[in-house]
Amino acid sequence: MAHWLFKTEPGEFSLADLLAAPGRTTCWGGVRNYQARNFLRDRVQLGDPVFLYHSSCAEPGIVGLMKVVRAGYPDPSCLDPESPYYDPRSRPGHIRWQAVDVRLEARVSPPLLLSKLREEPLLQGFQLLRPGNRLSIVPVTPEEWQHLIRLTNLIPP
DNA sequence: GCCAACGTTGGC
DNA sequence: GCCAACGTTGGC
Repeated sequence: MAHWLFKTEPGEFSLADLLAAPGRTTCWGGVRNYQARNFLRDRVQLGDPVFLYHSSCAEPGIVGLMKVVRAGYPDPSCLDPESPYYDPRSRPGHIRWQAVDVRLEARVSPPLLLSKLREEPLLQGFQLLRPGNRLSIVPVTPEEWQHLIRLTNLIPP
């Protein structure tokens, strides 16, 4: 089992949107970066736990705990001309990008803010905190995960 | 709005 | 294959 952190801009898709989704489950698609795509295709497995992270907002931080309920599959938004994630280079049977399905398991309340994460000596190597980190699918080591879990207050969705 | 740190594109 | 120009991310 691997552990992950998925970033989203709350203006695009937020914890509130996931809470409102049927079964609190959503397709996690629209990832258009090859390294992140390879994680979704090769490394993210059914049952993996995932932190939900709000980025590019007033208070960036971890706001939820999710679980992978469907492993990698071709991202349907690639073929949808109406979607902002439409990929003109994809064709049926030749879809370039991957999606997974995730379900919200718990909220993190209060959110575990980025400013708090930066104060943690044990999270020195955490990829999320690296300057210039732009990956939206971030791997979390077991040690980092254990520490992060201790810093969260989880409440039912 | 600024800027650092990338990733991508495209000419050669 | 190289690399300059450009675009994007994301914190501040």
